[in-house]
Amino acid sequence: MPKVSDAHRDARRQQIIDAAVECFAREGFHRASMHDIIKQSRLSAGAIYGYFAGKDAIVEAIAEERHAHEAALLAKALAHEDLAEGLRAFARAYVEWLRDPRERCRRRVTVQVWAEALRSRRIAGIVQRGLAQRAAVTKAFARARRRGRLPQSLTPDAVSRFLLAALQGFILQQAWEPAVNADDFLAVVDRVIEALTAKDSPSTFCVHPVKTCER
Amino acid sequence: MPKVSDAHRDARRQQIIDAAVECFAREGFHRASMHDIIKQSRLSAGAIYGYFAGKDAIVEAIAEERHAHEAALLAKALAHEDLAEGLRAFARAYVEWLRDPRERCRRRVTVQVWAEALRSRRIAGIVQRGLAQRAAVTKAFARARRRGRLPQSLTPDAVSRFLLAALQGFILQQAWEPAVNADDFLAVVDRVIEALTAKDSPSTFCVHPVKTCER
Amino acid sequence: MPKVSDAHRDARRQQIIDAAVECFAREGFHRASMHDIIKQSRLSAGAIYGYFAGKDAIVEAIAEERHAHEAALLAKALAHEDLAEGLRAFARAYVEWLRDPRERCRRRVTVQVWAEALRSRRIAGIVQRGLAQRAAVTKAFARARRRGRLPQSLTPDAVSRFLLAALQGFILQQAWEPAVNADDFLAVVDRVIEALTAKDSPSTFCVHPVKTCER
Amino acid sequence: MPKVSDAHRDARRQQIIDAAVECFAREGFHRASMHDIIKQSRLSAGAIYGYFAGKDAIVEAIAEERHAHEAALLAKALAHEDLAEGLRAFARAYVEWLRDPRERCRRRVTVQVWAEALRSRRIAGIVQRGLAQRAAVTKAFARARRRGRLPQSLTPDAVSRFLLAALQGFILQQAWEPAVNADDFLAVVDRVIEALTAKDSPSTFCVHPVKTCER
DNA sequence: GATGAATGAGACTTCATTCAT
DNA sequence: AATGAATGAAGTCTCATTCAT
Repeated sequence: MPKVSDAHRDARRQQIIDAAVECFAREGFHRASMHDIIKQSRLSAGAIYGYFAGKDAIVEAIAEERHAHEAALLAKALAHEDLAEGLRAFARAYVEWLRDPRERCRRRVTVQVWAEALRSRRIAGIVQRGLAQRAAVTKAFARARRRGRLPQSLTPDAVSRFLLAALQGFILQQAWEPAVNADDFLAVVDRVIEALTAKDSPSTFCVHPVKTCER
Repeated sequence: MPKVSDAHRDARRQQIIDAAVECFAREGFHRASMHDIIKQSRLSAGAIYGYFAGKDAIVEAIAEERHAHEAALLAKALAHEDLAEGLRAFARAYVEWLRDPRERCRRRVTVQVWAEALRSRRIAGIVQRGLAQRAAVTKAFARARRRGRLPQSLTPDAVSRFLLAALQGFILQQAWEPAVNADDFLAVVDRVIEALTAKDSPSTFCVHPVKTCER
Repeated sequence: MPKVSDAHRDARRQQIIDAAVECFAREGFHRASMHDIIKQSRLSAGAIYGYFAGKDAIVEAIAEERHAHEAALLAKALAHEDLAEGLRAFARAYVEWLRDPRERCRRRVTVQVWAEALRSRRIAGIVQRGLAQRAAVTKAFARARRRGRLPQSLTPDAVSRFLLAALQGFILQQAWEPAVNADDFLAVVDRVIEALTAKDSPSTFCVHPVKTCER
Repeated sequence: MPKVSDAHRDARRQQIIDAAVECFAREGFHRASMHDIIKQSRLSAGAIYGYFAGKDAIVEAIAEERHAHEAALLAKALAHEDLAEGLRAFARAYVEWLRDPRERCRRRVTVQVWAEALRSRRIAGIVQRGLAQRAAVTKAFARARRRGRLPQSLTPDAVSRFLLAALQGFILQQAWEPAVNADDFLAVVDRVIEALTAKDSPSTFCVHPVKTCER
């Protein structure tokens, strides 16, 4: 019979996660000590261990949170009728999210989660599940290709991978240099999405479009 | 064993770096202990500290090595007459480099260097110097734009940033999933470079599509 | 074991200090390892670092303890109406204190604190504050001199310095040779104090011996 | 068949000792590393170990050097016809020696040798041999007492011990505070030696000389 | 349920000394 | 005889986690 309500438990949990994000962003996952998180969260050591099995469990929770948010954004994007439109909307929403000052910290933690995914099976799993969402985009591109809206020379998988890579690289750059101009970046993203999904790309089968026209 | 040759010193240094890369790739920078590196390098603790001031200094050296290599690749790319051609060559060389099985480890360490750059001024500095090389690409795009080879709606800075981001994201994905198909990815990169630098963009974003066709 | 009482904390602190004194006396400050102190105190490494910032902080605490005790002894001495009487009482109390078998260890540590004062600003500070108490004795001698109870040829500062030096030298000798006869030493101290504060010094150094005798 | 002359060996030895004194004075015996001494002496590690068995052997040599010098000073003092005169001369010569700026370092090392004597049998032995020279002074005081030149209430041993203690304490104070006025201190020493060796000390058998006179 | 003092394995690093050259 | 690179034991301290209160 829990003395506290579930709402109270969730609030405490969030309090810990928020404190951890702050600490991880400031010092890095490994440099930040549980003691730091304890102080930042204004809870006690024992209390935290009542909510999380350990330090790793906290990063995992942070990774999960991120994963959930991304999934939601992507689901909205794929609901769009037009693929290009949907992707542009996704990129826009994603970057908008990153712009939120409260997410500044989280962005830095994301990069660390990426690094941790290389050594922790659990975190790797969470990240993999995040990446798996790309499959939906790949499928959409495959459909588009069948409709002649994607050059035959490109595989749907590589295209979705490329777009995801660009977004991930942008997160990285923003983590290092928070002042980076997101609008200019989005303009390029738009242009690229457009180029990749153009109906009759004159360059699909032709490396030198100008020459081609001249003939 | 007094006053060994510079070559011997360099070899030892490399021996340590290689051992560290192996360990960092396997366990992560923070999980890998100096003891691990000592064992892996088949040297003694004291010997290592004769070459590096500490664990941090080793990652810094690894970051520097990478930075030097990237700079060399980029310099070659920019020497090309044609920007698009040069960039494609760069992407190809870069990905080729990553493909080298001996670089598999290094790739994983790169991701960790990125994370460390968020907390170590020194490493941040090295990464920043690496990023600064992008300026050369930006300049090249600016020149291209003046010659009408880049849509006016895109800033040269954002374009070079976008391409870098895509490569960085690809490194990340490769670190997580070594089997990723690099050729398919390169095809997309080629297509995007082409689209961004095409003289006559058929896109609706292109200011004079009709004129172009009329030629 | 949360929020223990202050008394408990003080007891733990003392427990650590006592263990350290034992170890430092036995092996010397630098030869005694934290591991030794940990074993001797029957606490854990972490526990000790919860009370002291490090090994240096422990010596500092020991030095402070000594300083506090000396200050108390001296304050009592200076409360005496008669300076000579007070000093004799001080010397007696001081030597009595040293005689305490429980202080045998501490005496040895004192010598090491003196040596450490030459390299640690912190310890030098504590020792300096201890030495500064001599000023009170110097003042008392200055008053005595104005009343003709100290040869004009001697400066009050040098006289108090001399007496302190003799006591310090005695501590040193006792540290090396615990069996040294303290009573005989005290007899000499008494005689010297008397000679230095005698109203009518028969010495050739005394400026007005005849006058005095004429009274 | 040594390649180098004995004079060369002695010079090298002294070079090492001088370097060690400098390092020990600056950092303390334990904080100073062999590396420091190697750099300071401008020799190589191997070279130093050709002259000394180890770090301890160097301190021992330093202690021996000091011991030899003190023995010489004391021998001169005891050659004096008059004990008091001889002691004063000794104190003067001793303090003069300390005043030598080149000895500033050595003074600091002396204090450390005292501390080391508490843990090293070898160093303790050297220090003990130094202290044993006091026996000659004690004997001289015993002779003086038989001639009525020392109060019967004082033991010759305690008197010589007291004077030595005062000198040792002075060395300590000078080590902490190099600017201390040595002349004023010597005046007190003179006065005390005089008082202790006065022919007919009126206070020998009387604790309260003033009262006594008043009767 | 909450607290935070205590634990102790293990981290990084130093340094006296050796010995191949 | 001299060099100094190499050794590796041992040092100090941290920190994730537990559990008596």
